[in-house]
Amino acid sequence: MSDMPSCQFESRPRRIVIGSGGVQADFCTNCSVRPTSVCSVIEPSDISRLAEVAVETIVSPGRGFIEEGAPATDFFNVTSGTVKLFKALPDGRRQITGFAAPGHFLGLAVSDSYAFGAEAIDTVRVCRFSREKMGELLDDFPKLERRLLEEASNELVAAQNQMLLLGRKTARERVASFLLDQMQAGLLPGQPPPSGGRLHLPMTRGDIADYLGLTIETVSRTLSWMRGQGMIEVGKGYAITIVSMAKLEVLAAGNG
Amino acid sequence: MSDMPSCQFESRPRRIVIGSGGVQADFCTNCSVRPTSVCSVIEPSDISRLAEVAVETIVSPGRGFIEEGAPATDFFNVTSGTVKLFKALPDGRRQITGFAAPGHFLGLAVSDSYAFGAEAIDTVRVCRFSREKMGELLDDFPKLERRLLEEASNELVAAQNQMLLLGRKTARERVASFLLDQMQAGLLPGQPPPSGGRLHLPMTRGDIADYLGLTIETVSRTLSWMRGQGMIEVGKGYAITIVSMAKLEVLAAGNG
DNA sequence: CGGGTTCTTGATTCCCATCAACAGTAGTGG
DNA sequence: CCACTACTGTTGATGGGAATCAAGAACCCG
Repeated sequence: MSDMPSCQFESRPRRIVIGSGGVQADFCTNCSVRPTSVCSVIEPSDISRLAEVAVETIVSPGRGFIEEGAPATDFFNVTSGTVKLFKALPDGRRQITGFAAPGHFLGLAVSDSYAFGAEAIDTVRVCRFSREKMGELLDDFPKLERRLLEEASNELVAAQNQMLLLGRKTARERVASFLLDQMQAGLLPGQPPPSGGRLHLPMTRGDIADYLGLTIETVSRTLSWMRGQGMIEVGKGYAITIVSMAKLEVLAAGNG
Repeated sequence: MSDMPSCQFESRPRRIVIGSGGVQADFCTNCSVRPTSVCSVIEPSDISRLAEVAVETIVSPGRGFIEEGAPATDFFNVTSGTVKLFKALPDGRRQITGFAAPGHFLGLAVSDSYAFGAEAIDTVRVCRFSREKMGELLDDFPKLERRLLEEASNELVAAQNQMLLLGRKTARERVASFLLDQMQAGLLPGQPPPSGGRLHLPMTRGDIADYLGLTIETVSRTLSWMRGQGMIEVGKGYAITIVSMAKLEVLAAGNG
């Protein structure tokens, strides 16, 4: 967790769609996250409208692409990789408010400036929409608005769960909840089914700590303790295997 | 904080609107929170549509009217009083996720069941809409949907701030942030301007503790310490006067 | 194989929770 | 009006869980 580098895009726009001729009409049609993202509500016949305003951008690991407090110019849709979203205090303390996986929509905010920062964990691809053009889309496709409301509601529920975790759970309960959430998240997006209880967490211990309101050391100790209890196995790199989901669930539900 | 009583409404529907004849057309028109609530986006000419589906309900202090996990049948709009929203763990630990003041819309959730509980702090009046009828309104008034998205976005920002508070701030920083937020909230809703730094907090120390992820004792001690520092004055009942906003702001920004 | 980052483990500290006692405050009924 | 009770808030003493400080170990990548 070195100081965050400049928060510019490492913007390699791979595909700036040009005319309306439908040259790139398959850009969105063939997008891997379309079925699960907000874009799914746009009819195939209108998909070119979407492709016209979307710009694909690649962000390399560790690079920030949204700076907290900066003017909110764009919306984003994650198409691959994992993003961490965070807020920070002046002295450097950092709280990760969430991880955004493929399909996740970023940038919902009424304000003119971003309320949080965003940084790529691994190599991330995002679809970028200018705020202005997004507004036009919303005017033309009411379904899109409803879908965004749905998205926001789900995030709100997640945020409330996280508040309960941060305010009232012990370190063990937090880590257990986190592992179970990650397990759950791994199931959804049509990914290769995570056979057994095998998890591949893209984020570091530091990220987990900043997400759970703990320190790196406490996260590490807690994982070691869980290993000792036969709840999990800690592999090399970022691999963790859940051995006893039941034990973790007891912990996560609130038994220190 | 005794055990929560049965979460039924103490439902005294004062006004069940009957026909479409506009008998009660002024019900919503004259509503005191209409200018600041989601209802403001409905044109005066369509206001009867709103009045038809709204049922006013009074909830007495300490009474719960949304039970976490119960089937989500209704939406609510707070018209007077203050509501606490919370989530709980099986063993009773409780996290208040927010306080809802007049104008606040409650019940946003995609799920079929409420993700949080709600309880009246003082005497509360709410407008109740059935989920079903709300859906019809959304279909007919796209503006309403956009307004709800706005509302949800704002709540999301507040939730992220609260996560930072709960995960990374010290007790003193939390209480300072809370007092400043309450000050801010008191300014908005066309209320009588809170002259000087005088606050009238409707919630108990226990509620504040459950909101800030602290204990009653720590909240009390911290307020006493702030009094000793000349930051605030603690009056009888629920009155607190902010003497030095500047000192509180330094604290809230992150200097333990 | 180095050099740097990340992770683990141990020793110690400290902030806040817990336990406990008491003081206000409010509501009730004699 | 004044006990009487119940609740809420304040303050003190003590303890514990996680942070901090510190040192290696493991891992990654060129």
